[in-house]
Amino acid sequence: MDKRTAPRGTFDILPTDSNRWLALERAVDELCARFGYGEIRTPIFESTDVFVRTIGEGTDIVDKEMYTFTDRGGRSMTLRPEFTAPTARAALEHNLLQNLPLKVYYRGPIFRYERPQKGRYRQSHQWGAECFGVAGPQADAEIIALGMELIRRETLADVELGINSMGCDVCRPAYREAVVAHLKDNATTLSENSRERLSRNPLRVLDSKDPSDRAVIATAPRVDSYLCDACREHFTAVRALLASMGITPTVDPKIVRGLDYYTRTVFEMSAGGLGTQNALCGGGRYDGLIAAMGGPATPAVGLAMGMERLLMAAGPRRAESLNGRPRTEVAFVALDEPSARSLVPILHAFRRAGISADMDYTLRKVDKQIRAAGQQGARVAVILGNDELARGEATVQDLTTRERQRVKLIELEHDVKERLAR
RNA sequence: GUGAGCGUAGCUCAGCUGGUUAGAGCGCCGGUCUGUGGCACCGGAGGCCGGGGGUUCGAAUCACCUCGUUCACCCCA
Repeated sequence: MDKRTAPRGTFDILPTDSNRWLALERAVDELCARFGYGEIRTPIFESTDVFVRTIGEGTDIVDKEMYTFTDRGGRSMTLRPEFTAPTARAALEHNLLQNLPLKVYYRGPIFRYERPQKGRYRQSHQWGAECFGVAGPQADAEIIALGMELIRRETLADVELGINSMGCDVCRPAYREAVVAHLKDNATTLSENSRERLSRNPLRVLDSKDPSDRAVIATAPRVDSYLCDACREHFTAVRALLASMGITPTVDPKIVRGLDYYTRTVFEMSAGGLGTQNALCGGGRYDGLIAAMGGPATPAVGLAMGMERLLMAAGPRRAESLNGRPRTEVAFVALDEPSARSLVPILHAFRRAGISADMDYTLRKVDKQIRAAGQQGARVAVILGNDELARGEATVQDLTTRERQRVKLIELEHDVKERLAR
């Protein structure tokens, strides 16, 4: 077929659906503001190394999922596959970290070159929040609470919150070594994939769903027995704070997260009904990232949530059946060309007065026009034909009661406003 | 990147083991009602049957290739 289609793994959001997106975006804006986070907008593409250096080689994102291209100046650029690295880059570039704590949120499209399936696209949308400069567990708890609250407001689905601690620079190396040793002892039973990962990113083997891997993982050393006192205390405190807000996470040692920059707290929120891609939200603490990017040592926590998946988990909302057009309060109906001409300035005056009003310029039959007006949720129709025009009047019909009345054009706006106020 | 299922009107789908001009429901447009809505009845527009070459007298239908899509693996939002 020669018909043009949206690129693979992308989709159009049509007027019939965009209402839901708009509502979700407003909810995100409103909730983040309530939690004290200000919006940050970064470019949709960055220098490739912004992602490679932060997300880390050996991760799927960097190794095979990035939309990378060379610009006309010969620079390597990449469409953002996530928001944390660009946000950190922007914070550093504009010296935002001199005034801590810094709390920012974002929303928008991200790009990953993957085979599409349920809940996974090449262009998808995320919102998320980052809190820089707070080492204490309150920040972890706040970020998690923010995510849970947004989900609670938007969906009725049961959401599971899994949480884990990955330790810090002090304790993670020992744990990592123990894991590597264990995996090497069992290397023969590991999947090919995991064996390869053993040298590059061993902790992620713990995440594997491969059955034979699972057996090895089950007997692997657990993080909690390797955490240093500070990390242990932090982890306990985060959970206690969550509990005080009525949030009870499940401790899940399998959560290690795919990206290199996480330290201490990592978490995931998942929901049913999403197929196998059931992660709604993921995040954690990344105390080392800013320093690794050349900035001042700055603790940070963040989360990212997939908006498509959130909408999926929320299920279909009641259809507004307005054909994807915004609700019109007042419909202007012209019966002929002269009437239409006289209605234009009146329509404009209504709009300037803050009333959503529309007119069917096709001048089709009255009954069709009125029917369409009703479908768009109009409460009042203002009808004008040569009869009315000659007398300087309009017929005003209340579309709920069907009652009709002649009104002087001079009093029209006042009359209609009164009707709408009822 | 791998595997499986599916591609017929705007949407949801019929079209049996290949047989002339391709169907329904919903939606859309129009009429019955020279100027007044949601009902009813009648009519109409809209399809390179995803694309390509094959087999055949003949393909929407069969085999192959390709593209797209869906789901799963991998991994993640």
